[in-house]
Amino acid sequence: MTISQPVEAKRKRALSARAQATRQRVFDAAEKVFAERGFDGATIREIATEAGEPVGTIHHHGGGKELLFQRTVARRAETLSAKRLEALEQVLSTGAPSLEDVLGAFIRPFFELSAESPRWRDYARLVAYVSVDARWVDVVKECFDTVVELFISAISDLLPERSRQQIVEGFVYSVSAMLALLTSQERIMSLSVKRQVERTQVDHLIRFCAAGFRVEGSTELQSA
Amino acid sequence: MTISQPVEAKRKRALSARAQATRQRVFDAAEKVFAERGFDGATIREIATEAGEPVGTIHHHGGGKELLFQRTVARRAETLSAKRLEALEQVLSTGAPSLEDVLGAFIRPFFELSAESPRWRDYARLVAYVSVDARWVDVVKECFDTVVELFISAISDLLPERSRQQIVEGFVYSVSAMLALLTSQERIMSLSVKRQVERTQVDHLIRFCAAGFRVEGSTELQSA
DNA sequence: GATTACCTTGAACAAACGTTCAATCTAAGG
DNA sequence: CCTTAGATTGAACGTTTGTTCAAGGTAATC
Repeated sequence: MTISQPVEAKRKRALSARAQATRQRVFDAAEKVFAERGFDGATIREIATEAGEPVGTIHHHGGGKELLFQRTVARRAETLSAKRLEALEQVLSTGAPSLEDVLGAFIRPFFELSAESPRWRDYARLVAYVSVDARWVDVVKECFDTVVELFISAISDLLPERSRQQIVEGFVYSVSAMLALLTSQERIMSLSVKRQVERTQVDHLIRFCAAGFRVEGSTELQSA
Repeated sequence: MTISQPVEAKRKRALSARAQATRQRVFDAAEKVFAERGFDGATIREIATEAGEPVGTIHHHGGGKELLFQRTVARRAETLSAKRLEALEQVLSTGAPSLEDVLGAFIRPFFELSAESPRWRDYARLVAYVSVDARWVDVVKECFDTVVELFISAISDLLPERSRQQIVEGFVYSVSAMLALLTSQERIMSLSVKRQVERTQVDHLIRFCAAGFRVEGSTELQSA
């Protein structure tokens, strides 16, 4: 039984301007609601209300709640990764980058974007949510692991005497500290000049993590 | 209008042995399910199945889903806080404790308890969940802030030149790094001899955080 | 042993959930 | 112009949700 004609792959029609605007409204709303309430706490209807669209539209553009969530996480990931990559390359091109430079190339872009738009603040909270829930490991891997691998390599080059596991551990600590600052500063510091304070905090965070990386990994920790 | 008789406060009857056992079964199940699925993802019925009790019992002992959650978080908090406090006092009594000693007094008890029982592992995941969700800040405060305040004081004494804000920031980073290790090690390290590896990891975590605290808080971060 | 307060049980309820679907509208391709 | 694939809309569906409640069981207290 030979198939006489190869099936012609259907070309997807491009989204019209209106449809594209609707889709953006849907994903912006999803981002906000998911960031506020988490995956299980969020409801399609609340997203629909936030977007000003009927419920059917959410499902149409999102492809169901779970897929909508994954797509919402993935949507901004590429922009963030590109900024991080650019910063890393610039720092590496200087010839002798410091540990602070490399960590800063990973950490600063997220804060810069968050300062630009409250939507990126929502996204930061969403990423924090995703990072704590074992159910989304694959999504996190898919979205961030390629770039993370490059940063781990760059840090390894600066600390050749450290094992990979130690580098990874330090990186995990650094990321969780970064997310803690991203998601809790508005809660902790409702006073003082925000922008300026945040810059100082980010500097401090980077120094904190760099110092942690630098401390020697001797076998035992002696008490005083 | 004088109230002739002061209302006699009703004395609550103590729980019978059977009722106490049921209550423990309920909270153990709630802990497990809440840790796995979060507040919104968990259902009373799944908790009931896990506990081997009818749904009505969960509500009776828990007082509704939200109160059950708060009580589940609070249940082990006192034990953990007591262990931390004991460790802190012992370390302070030596006269000249190191930063590692003080941080260790906060961090180690959680890992020791987690090594003893898988229920404490569940609890660690539950605390991580609670820490990331703005909705439970008050519960976290109520459960942990008294002891946290003492540790912040102890660290401040060791680093008198640091501002309170800097100490708090470093502490927040340390806690988030601790929770990251508590909740992700089983996922990251499925190989190697667990117990021994974890001891090394905890030592490394403490050294990482201590180094971060020690790094000087100068005004600007210069690039290479 | 009677009384009483609490515990246990599972059926029942209203509300809210994600999803489906048929009808209608929009606009790009021929 | 006509055709057609996709976008839009909101009502409707079947589940599952947290909670309630009345009945029956258990064990302290007098």
